[in-house]
Amino acid sequence: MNSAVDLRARLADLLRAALENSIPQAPSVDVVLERPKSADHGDYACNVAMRLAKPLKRNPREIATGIVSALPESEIVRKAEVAGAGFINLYLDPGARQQVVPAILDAGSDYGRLDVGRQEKVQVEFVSANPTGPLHVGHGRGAAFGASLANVLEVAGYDVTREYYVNDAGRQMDILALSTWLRYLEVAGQHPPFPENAYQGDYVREMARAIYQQHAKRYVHAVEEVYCDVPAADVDGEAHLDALIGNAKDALGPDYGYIHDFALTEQLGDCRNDLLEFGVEFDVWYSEKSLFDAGLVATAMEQLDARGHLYQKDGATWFRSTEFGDEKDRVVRRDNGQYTYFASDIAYHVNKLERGVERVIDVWGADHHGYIARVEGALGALGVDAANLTVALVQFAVLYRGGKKVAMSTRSGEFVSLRELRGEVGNDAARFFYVLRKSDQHLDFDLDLAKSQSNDNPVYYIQYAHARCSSVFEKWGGDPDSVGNADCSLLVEQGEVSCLQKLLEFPEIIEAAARDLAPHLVAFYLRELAAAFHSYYNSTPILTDDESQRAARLALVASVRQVLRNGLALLGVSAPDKM
RNA sequence: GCGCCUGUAGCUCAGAUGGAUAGAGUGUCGGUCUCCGAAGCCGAAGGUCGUGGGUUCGACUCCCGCCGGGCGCGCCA
Repeated sequence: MNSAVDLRARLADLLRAALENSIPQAPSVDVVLERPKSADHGDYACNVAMRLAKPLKRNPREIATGIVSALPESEIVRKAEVAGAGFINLYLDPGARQQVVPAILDAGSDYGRLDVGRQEKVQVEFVSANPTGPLHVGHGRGAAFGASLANVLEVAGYDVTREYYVNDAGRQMDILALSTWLRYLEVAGQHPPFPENAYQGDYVREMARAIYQQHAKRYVHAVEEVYCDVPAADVDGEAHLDALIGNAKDALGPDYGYIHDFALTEQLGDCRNDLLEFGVEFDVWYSEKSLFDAGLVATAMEQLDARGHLYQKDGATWFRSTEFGDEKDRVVRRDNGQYTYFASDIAYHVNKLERGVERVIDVWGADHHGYIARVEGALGALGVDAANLTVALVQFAVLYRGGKKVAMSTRSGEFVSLRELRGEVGNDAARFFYVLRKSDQHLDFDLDLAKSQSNDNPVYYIQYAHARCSSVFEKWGGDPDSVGNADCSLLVEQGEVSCLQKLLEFPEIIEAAARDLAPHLVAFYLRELAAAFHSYYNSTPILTDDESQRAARLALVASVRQVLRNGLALLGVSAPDKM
């Protein structure tokens, strides 16, 4: 990005120079500029004098005065003054602020692009829902957050890979395959009891019908065979399922793989389409099964064992995670010989970091927080630096309907799907709504409210500002590209200054959002920019008769529109020219 | 019981490395379209920042205790 408009960095440089000149012996301290809440305190304020007061044992106002008088002459500073307990308030030269307009018009969709990431390779893994059914609204939050975060990181200068971890190897997939097969038997005219804890959703029936349509009775087996030696469901539901799965595998033989893969392909494809429609795309769909096929799980376990971190107990294999701060040791291999999810997850994380990624960000639901310690512990045990792993926890999106909490469970089939939500409130509103609060804040998603208030959704306020900008240009009828040469020194109205100030802030917001993994900052920023524009629009005519004034104002409008567009793009929200 | 998150205006939420008079939306009330889009704008009312201590020039922010809410603590994923 054009450093000429990075005024904050330039001001900080000036202050550092002044500090160096006025107090050469000062201890090194960060010179940070903040935006004062009140406009009476200038455009930027610095508290470095107050921070130095203690180590230097000097009056902060006295230090500040010294810095201000040593401030190098600069075209971007109109005034610098000492205020309050020792703040240094800086007032921008109007010309410096006006510079942002040509800078934005010049950079276009690249305005806001930074280099703070230095092209460091970052992988963001998100959603990663089991492909055992449609995505629900909880996944939607992870999807919206992860996608927006990845966009923010990318624009901040990171080399981002978006990854979806496909749990295609576990028991849940077997349960789905079993569920599909049982429904298939129903379609084929049989009446096997359908376990309560199998997947109940209608989509299972649909898959069953599709299989029956293609293959007729090829996979039919007698109910007695299916339920041979199966323990009662009401005694141990899980054992009941496991026995059924075992029988299904025995009965179907190689055909079991067909059912399994059919269900997997079907659900994963559905998931992918759903996300695609939601504006969420992935670079890598990483298969858990491939970890096993490549022997990576076994290798990771061998390495843990060789380093003395595994032991046997009760027929199972345990990882001594307590040595790494976990509350208790964890099983990596069950007494039936099956690896746990944890085992493949260890291999997966080792693999991620070995793929040349410098930093891994996992976006997880908050209910997985207890999982962090053991994964980090396992990485540490294998000599992999867990500091390269950041887990961004996204709190629950709790759904309300009719003022009551909606129970969500994929297995019971009682959930509101992401697709359903998108259909009700629209993709734009859904994407925006999801990132409108910080990730560690619980999200109360009131469906009735989201539906009934869809016209009041804050996203429309921002899109409306964008449409207004476009409409001004349409009304004007001139060539939008021609405003680039406008004389921006004419932008001196209060509303214009507020807009300029907000436009200048955009790169700062990107930087903060990337640093804090907080895409919600972008959403809040866009609201403020839209507000500044709406206010300006109502106070000042843009299409005036004065040609140069009109050109300057149009240039400002074009800049606002560009930044709204850039910001909305980060959040995956469209920027319509008409509404 | 232990761990993570959380408590800010009637409601939903922002408050970056501790900074100046704690902000926005929504709701309520009052203004505002012979004029570029009223899905807008302008104004008013609305607060013991859960609570009690501590740290210091200064605490919504950091530390400790307590109270309330959510989640987790499986040979499930």
